[in-house]
Amino acid sequence: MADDEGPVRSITDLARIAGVSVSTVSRALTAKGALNKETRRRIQELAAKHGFQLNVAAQNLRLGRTGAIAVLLPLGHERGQHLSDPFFMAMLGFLADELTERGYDLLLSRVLPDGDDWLDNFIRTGRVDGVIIIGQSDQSAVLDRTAERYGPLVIWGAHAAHYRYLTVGTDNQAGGALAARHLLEKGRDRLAFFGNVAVPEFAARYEGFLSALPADMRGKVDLVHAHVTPEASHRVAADYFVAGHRPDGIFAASDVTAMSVIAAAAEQDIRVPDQLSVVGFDDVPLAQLANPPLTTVRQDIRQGAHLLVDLLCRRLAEEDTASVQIAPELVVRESS
Amino acid sequence: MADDEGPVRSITDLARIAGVSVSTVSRALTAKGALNKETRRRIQELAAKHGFQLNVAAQNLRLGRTGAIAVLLPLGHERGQHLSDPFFMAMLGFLADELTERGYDLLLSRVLPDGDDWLDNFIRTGRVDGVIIIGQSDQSAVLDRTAERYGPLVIWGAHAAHYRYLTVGTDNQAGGALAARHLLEKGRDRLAFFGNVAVPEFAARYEGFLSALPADMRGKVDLVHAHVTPEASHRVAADYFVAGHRPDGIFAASDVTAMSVIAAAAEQDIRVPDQLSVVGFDDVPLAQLANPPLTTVRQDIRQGAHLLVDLLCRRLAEEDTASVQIAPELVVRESS
DNA sequence: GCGCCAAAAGCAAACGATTGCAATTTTTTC
DNA sequence: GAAAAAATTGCAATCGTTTGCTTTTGGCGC
Repeated sequence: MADDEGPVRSITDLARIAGVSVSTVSRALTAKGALNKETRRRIQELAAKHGFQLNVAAQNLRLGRTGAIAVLLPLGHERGQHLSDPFFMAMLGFLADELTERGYDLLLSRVLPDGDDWLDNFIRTGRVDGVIIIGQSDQSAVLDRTAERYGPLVIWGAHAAHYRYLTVGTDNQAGGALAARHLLEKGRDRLAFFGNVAVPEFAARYEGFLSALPADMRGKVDLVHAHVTPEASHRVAADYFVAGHRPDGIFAASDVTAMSVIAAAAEQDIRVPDQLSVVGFDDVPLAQLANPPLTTVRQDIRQGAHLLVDLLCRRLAEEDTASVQIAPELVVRESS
Repeated sequence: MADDEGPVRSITDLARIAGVSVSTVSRALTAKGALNKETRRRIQELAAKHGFQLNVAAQNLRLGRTGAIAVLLPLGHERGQHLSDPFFMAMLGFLADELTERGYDLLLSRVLPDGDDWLDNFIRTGRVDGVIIIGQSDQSAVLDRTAERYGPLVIWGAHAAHYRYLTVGTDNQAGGALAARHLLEKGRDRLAFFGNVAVPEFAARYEGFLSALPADMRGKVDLVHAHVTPEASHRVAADYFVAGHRPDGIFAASDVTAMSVIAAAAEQDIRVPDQLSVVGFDDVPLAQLANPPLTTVRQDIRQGAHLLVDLLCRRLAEEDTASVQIAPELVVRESS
């Protein structure tokens, strides 16, 4: 063929080669608008032959959208290795899949919340069509304020009645209660909770845990402030045991913390589960490989990701939406 | 002030309010071109007051770039939970930081390589300025072909002399050798390697492992084909022990596999490290919390991420570049 | 007070697509 | 076979910026 008129970079080039106008090419390639079938086929073929694809940026500019959704990880409490948390990783993977499926790009960003307007600033850059935030950290107030004005915003995390923003999350209270009942069944009565209750999710787990306990035990639960990084939580757990505490049942706010507790316990020759039952939260993939394999409260991350994206798309379509809680499930293994 | 002439969406709006032309506003906000200091200050102030930020999409369109870098995770071998691998997570986190710092967005995508042109197709969409691929999987040929024509492409993974693409990666052979020497020092002589040697990185680890062994041991190393997901590798390890194999030293291709091995060993009452030394690879954050804490070959992920981004930027600036190998480091804990 | 020059600001054409409307061609109808 | 209706395609404005070039402004020397 004598079509070789240089590289095909734009719809204009293709139009020239095909001998039609740019509008025709546009319509042929986007499958929108009325167009002769034969013409459409011909142009699509030509495009394929020259390996031409529409420039997404230009398309988005024209359509007044970006085609991307931001996934933000606010590192409010823990500036450290938040992102290495296996839970986030799994969530991110599923989100990537869900978003890709719906034709959105996933823009990843960790943010160190400073001041009150990190979120507004981010949104104002207009780089994305919507925002998913994983974990509200200590930024509840900021989220509330932004959600007032900005629709396409969904948060993974604990829900509370007074929040004005949309959340998807595990029913942390129910999860905590599951853990409590399990430990009670195992005959444990000297209990401790490991976690940072400044994080709303963890606070809810703690609350649910307490609420499922008989009244006379509630007051006697040790509340140990453990951070989420492996290093930090291990240190806290080690100190705790060294100080002579010997609970027989521990509920940890996350699997990572639970594994830290088990590691620290092992160092003091406290046998799990003989002398101490440990229950985690999350059921990260590695939980089953822990030694002993971890009893934990499972969060359905895949479904969580699905719901987050689904809700966000509803928001983008300006449909009605409501926060969702996912029922957790107790996975009994050998650490309890 | 009587500036309130509706919302400020574009440079045009701001120009109207400021009583100047759009070019002036553009120059004021991008700090390029000659402009009166006072004017620039005034316009910047006005922009701040109205919360105006340049539309990045339009800017990028005009500048012929996208401002985004893709991070691709090809799931060639293991269609399963690749993304939940803690190693990827950590890498991704550091990449996010490095790219953000240089003003790039990070576009995340997992790809299931099908056929030969998934990468070309992706690049042709023109959504990004450059591509970072984490793990070459079994796509070495595809990468080679694409790298011929497409510059801004950097791969995390094993390097081989005949690759035409640019890699950053741990010196896997050296890492394997470290593991071998360590096991020898511990007096182990019935050795096994757990990993999928179809993955080039793992093959290199295995090779390095063998090469550091005395000639008479080399032939006797069990090569066990273990997948990377926790479930799969645990199953393989369990079968292996149940079948009666009793090595006294195991080198696992990843920490996840190592933890699976330890878990499976525990089920058969094989004591680690008394009867069996286990060495992993990666040093993921959870490795220190394993029970017993994992001896492993550490990859410097942060530096890896830094180098990947650095090399990519060099490529974008059309500077000279060469593949880099990072020296691994043995971290001795209690599993060996 | 005039001309010259540099500095400052504006004009208008891109970047690569979409789309309402108009123009053209084809089909239908009588 | 002509007019009306329907189908197909083209024209040109538009999305929000950037930037080469031109125009305006104001300061300066003489």
